[in-house]
Amino acid sequence: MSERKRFYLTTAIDYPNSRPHIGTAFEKIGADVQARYRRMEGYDVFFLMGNDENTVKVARRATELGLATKAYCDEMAQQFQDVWRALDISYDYFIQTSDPRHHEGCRKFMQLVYDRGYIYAGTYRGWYCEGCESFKTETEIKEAGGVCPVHRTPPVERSEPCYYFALSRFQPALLDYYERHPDFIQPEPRRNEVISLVQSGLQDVNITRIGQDWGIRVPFDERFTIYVWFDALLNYITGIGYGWDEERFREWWPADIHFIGKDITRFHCALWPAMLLAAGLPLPRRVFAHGWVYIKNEQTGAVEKISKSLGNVVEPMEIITKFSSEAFRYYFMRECPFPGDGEFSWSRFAEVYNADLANNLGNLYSRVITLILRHFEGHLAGSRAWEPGEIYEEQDLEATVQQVQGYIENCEYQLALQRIWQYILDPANRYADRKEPWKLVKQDLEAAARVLFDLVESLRVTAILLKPFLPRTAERIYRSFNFSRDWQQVRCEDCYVYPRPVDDLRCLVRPGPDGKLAPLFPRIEIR
RNA sequence: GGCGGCGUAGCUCAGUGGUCAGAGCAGCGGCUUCAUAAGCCGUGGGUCGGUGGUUCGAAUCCACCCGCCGCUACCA
Repeated sequence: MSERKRFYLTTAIDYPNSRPHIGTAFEKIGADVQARYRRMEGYDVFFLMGNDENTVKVARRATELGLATKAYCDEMAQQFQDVWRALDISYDYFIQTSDPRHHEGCRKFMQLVYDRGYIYAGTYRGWYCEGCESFKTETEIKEAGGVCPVHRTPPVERSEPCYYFALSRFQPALLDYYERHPDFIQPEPRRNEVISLVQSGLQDVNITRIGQDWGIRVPFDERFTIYVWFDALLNYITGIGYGWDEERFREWWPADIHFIGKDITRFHCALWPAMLLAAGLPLPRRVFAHGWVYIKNEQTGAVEKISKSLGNVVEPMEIITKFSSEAFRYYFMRECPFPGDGEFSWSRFAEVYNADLANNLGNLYSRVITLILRHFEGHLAGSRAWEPGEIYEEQDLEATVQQVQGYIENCEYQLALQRIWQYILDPANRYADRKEPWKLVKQDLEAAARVLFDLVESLRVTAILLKPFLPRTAERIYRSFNFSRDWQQVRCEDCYVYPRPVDDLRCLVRPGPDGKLAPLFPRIEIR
């Protein structure tokens, strides 16, 4: 047996000062689709997520609530994971950067980079806000009109000892890497931004803070803690064993994709690779920067940034409990292009849900199964010898499936879903209307059975292609029949290389007490 | 300020020199009733942001203008 292909993917780690919102969830769902797709296609997958806990803000928030910082972090980590589990995010490990193993990995890494001569002592001079107990950037202060944007007080110029990471020395190496790996930064606009940024010149960055209790101690100078980005980025290697299980680390590194928000592209595409180069480690293969989810205000029609102060925060749990995690996942993957920005509104949500999930997919499922149960008692006799018939004769199913796969691999999820509806489900509904099996059944039972067999075939293909997107619905559709291939073993190729059945096709579901089949997606009645 | 992107039917967008400018959703009309009042068929005259130019011919290339947006070093 040849060694199985590995696939290591990560999402950004989140600040736990507030609960995750739908924008955060968007990223995790997009990553989850990729993880599920790769597993389905035979990869050994490791999917890392986590929280970014070593910041002053987190320590301050804990103090406000009268909690020990670590206890607060653990509590928030639970809350985050509750949401991720409710959304069926299939992560393999959830890292907390307050974990001692992460601390050890960071210290080891920093010592290594220090020993290799890329970290040096210096002085940091900047604008300090007493209220925030932190430095503010020039632009932050300029935008606020010369004061701290939070406290509205003028900052004081302050200097303190620190350690710098020699980022500037990596400019040529970074540009060379971008040149030789055109797919490293995606999508394209982000790549161009990073290249122009790096071309414009890099400054060394201060990677330490002095006099803080919460955080990771600098190994070669215990007065200091490691400053956020240097620490946070390292989760991608400490999460798979760096510093505590070297064998495991070597098994998974480098990452195949880092999924991040577009706002933190530069850290992942410039600082992070430079850090790895400084440590002599391989660089990740791909960084994918997704877009933002905005809220469309139903009254004004205005598109707003998600913000607490605007009061427009939509809780993921609200969508999940009102509808389902499947509907949540579908809306964001279909309606918000992953590489670009998208919008959320309840009315749009209802529209998309009804049109695609209830009326199209769900209704097809219901009408096909009902006919098979009513006229064939759920058993299409003799069908074990049949081949899928003319339902796809007007298209090349293999080409369609491969197109969908290509879109998924490029993280163009909205295009993948669009294809599935346009090339599989819509033709199936049209085929049903053209053949009218509900009439045929009165004249030619076998002909009707053949039509229904083909319609089931389109449901089988749909279930397989939707497996990464709607894991529960896909499984429910698939397990409604006695297909020969086990659901766990199913892969995209099975769509067009028809797995030989050992038995006639049978429906395994039955109507409820009301005589009706339980709908996949009950319609949302508007008003 | 600099660099880059965008502005196409009510909504979301595809279309980058050449048949009458397209798709999905919504809307409207019809057919149908197996199905979740679902489905199918038909229906889109929208200054392709504006002006000027290149060309036999531009939504598609160039210039300028208007409007929106991104990046310009530590916010998902």
